[in-house]
Amino acid sequence: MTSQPAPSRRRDAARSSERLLQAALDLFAERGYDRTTVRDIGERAGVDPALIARYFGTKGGLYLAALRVSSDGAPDADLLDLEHRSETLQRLDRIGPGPVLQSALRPHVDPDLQAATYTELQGRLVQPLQQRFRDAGLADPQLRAEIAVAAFAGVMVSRRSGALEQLAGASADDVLALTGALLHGLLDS
Amino acid sequence: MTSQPAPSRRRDAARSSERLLQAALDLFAERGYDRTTVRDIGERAGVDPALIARYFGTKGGLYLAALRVSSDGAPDADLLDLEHRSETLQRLDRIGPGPVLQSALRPHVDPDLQAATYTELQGRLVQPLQQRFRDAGLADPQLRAEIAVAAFAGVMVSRRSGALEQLAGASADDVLALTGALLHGLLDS
DNA sequence: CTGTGATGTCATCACCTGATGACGAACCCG
DNA sequence: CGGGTTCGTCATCAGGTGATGACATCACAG
Repeated sequence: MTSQPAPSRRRDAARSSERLLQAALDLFAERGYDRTTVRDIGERAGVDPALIARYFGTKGGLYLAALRVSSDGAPDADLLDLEHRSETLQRLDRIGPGPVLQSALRPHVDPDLQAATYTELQGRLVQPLQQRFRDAGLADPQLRAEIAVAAFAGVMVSRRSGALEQLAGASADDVLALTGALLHGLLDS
Repeated sequence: MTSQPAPSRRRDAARSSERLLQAALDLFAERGYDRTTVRDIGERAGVDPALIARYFGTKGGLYLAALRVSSDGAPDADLLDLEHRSETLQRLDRIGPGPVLQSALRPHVDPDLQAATYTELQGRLVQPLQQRFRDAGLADPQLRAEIAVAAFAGVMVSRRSGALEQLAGASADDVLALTGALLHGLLDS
């Protein structure tokens, strides 16, 4: 049995770090890593921002933890496959176009953060698409895959940031269908 | 006749402000507005950053000036049209995916900057595409246009930032062809 | 030559950011 | 009831940012 000491809800490290992590996921998705301050995170979490240092070391550490969460249990996704794309979209609507997709557009300054992020990006999104294009006998499979990922990231990031008028409010189904049409364009040589 | 006093090349306000503007265009395109500091701009321009205040007022003013330059003489562009897309790509390779495209992904914090940018974005890129989709009798023409612009912006920003391996080094012709295939996917219902 | 305005240089300000450590309070154990 | 550990709060630091104004230097008109 896992001991359940009924953590009395007044001082609870697990709860605090959880709230910080969730707030970080939200804010990173909305504003991106740079524009999010540790004070913002603390405020949204209702937790003193100094605790970020205690539980995650640095802001970068919190980012890496968020990266782990957002990729935890997320399978490789072939964005040209309807099922995969649908699951990915649902994930993104739930936890935001987390750290991974954003770094496809603008890489991190910190090499460690970018390296960790890039691994996820490459392995989970670029690779499956590359394989798909290669199987289809198309030229430049990796370039096609990268373009597809960059385009998909553009749509998802814009959708969350609210930069464009209708995209932010569009239904998940519409976005699913239209990004499908978009990406399938890359299958026509 | 415009008097040409042969500005003796030692103290030349026009030259200084020009260099600042060009440096700003480069850096905004590479790193984005937020990650670019006025000291960076001054250093690349070889000009004291304090002159930014003199000639442009604030960093935001310099941004607006850069926005004017990068849209000056840039016609409305239907990205589904090969010629238009080619010209737009050439522009972007020359002066970077300036302020306009970046704001399609992540809006500015400053309302003034975002408003000015959004006007350009909407009028020059979204509108023509919207018309095109409407003429084709497709549903949700504006949403389609916004998705197209977000996707295009994603590709262009990523290309310049070097976040993805091959995209940064790909030839303009390849990118032209593949973004074409990509965007034309949106013409299939 | 002189002085007046334009241009460039520099020090400095106020603010924000991430990070740190001291301190107090709550919890749990015996 | 103690005593040690965990947890939360707060003040503060160092570094960087955009902005500002005083000052020095040059150009050019008179």
